[in-house]
Amino acid sequence: MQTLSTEDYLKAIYHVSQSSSGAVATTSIAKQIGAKPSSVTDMFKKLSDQNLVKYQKYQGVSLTNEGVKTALRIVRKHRLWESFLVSHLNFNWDEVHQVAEQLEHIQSEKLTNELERFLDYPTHDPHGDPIPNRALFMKTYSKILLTELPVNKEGVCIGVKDNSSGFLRYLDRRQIGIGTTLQVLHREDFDDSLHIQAGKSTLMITKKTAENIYVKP
Amino acid sequence: MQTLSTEDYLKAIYHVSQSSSGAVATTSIAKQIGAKPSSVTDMFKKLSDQNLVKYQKYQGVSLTNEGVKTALRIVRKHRLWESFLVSHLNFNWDEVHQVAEQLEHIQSEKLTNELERFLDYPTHDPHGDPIPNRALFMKTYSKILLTELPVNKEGVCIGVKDNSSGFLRYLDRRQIGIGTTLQVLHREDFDDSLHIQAGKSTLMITKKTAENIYVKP
DNA sequence: AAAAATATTTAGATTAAACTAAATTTTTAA
DNA sequence: TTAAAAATTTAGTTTAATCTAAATATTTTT
Ligand SMILES: [Mn+2]
Ligand SMILES: [Mn+2]
Ligand SMILES: [Mn+2]
Ligand SMILES: [Mn+2]
Repeated sequence: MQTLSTEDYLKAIYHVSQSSSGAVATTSIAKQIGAKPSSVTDMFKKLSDQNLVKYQKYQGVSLTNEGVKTALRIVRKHRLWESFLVSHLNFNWDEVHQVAEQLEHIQSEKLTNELERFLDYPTHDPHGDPIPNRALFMKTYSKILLTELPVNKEGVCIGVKDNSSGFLRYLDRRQIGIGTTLQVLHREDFDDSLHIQAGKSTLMITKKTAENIYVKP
Repeated sequence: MQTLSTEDYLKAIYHVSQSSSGAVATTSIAKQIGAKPSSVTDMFKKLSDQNLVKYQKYQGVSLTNEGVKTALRIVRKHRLWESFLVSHLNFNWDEVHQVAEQLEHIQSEKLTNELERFLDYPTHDPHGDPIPNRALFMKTYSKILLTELPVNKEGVCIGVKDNSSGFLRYLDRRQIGIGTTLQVLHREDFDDSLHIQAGKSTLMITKKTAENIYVKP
């Protein structure tokens, strides 16, 4: 049984390892967790003792099979709770993260599984991220960044890369959300900004914004 | 903002002070929390520094106004979560305590208030205990122990004193629960056991059992 | 290939929350 | 009203999780 802190580290290692290849560096976790690198080194040793990560001095860590499973169990709970907060408790998608960060540590298999049933076995959370099922398997459908969508081809927004409250509220103001139909009308060569059709309105977004929106072509 | 541990102590002090008069003794909290008396003394000092309890060496503690409010906020969350687990997640009343013990520490006013709304402002938890509302006020209706119910007078079970899983499952087996109509048919002088009508069946219960069932006459 | 910059680890300290064992105070009972 | 029992506190340790500052290793740049 893990402590709250080890669970957060495992999850952070999992997330970083998903978005980059090779071993996970001390500093990257320090940034993610908001701790000093020396603290991260301590934790790497602790996780290594528990066989949850493979650790070589100065070479970073990688999750063992057991480590991945433990991380996925936390991710599963995190995303189920986020779904619950949005679908039943009137939370907006930019408000759920902080609370799910706490709820993901509640220890009760029955609670997790009943919550999943209550939500009718959701496959994706409010940010479009896949929810591992009871067997920790998750359905990941193919997606591309909005920057990669060919001009004039329609796509549907199915997720975001940046989950920050700032970005999510910005999308709210632009009326872009999961399910919104998107189409690139024109790509500006000068600054890579995009003229897009979002639902019924046309608007301009920067490259940086487009790089954080996933679409299904 | 409190830590998980200080919250559990405050709640324990609150509960003990409810069921007995005067200051709360070190040992009583040690038993409740499952810690050594020396640890309890340490915590009493810490809570006293934060002005959550009044503490005099060797004389026990009593909650300050602020301490009562903090305790009630935890109790509110605990009972709301218990209600949710039973009403929506198929938990039995004997299974909820351990999970609510964790959930009560989640910090989010919005979560608590939205949960309360979702449950339609329940006034009592699955064990018949009153749920403090947003203003921390709780409706306590008058209740008596089954031992005090006059022979042949009908009453309705509205709560239990002992919340242990063992006792609750025993009541399940006897088909006694919140809402069950109860009537004492005969009181045995020899051992104080009771012959009762519980819903549609008649059965015999000991004094010890009757002392842990609250009824509304 | 050395120097400089960056990343990582080590050493030592701190804080919260527990513990054990010993000392002290209060309560109960002879 | 003293002696014994029970309750409580103190003193000193332990463990998890963090930190700072200094030392060391790796990577990048000249
Ligand atoms: Mn977390
Ligand atoms: Mn999410
Ligand atoms: Mn608790
Ligand atoms: Mn209860």
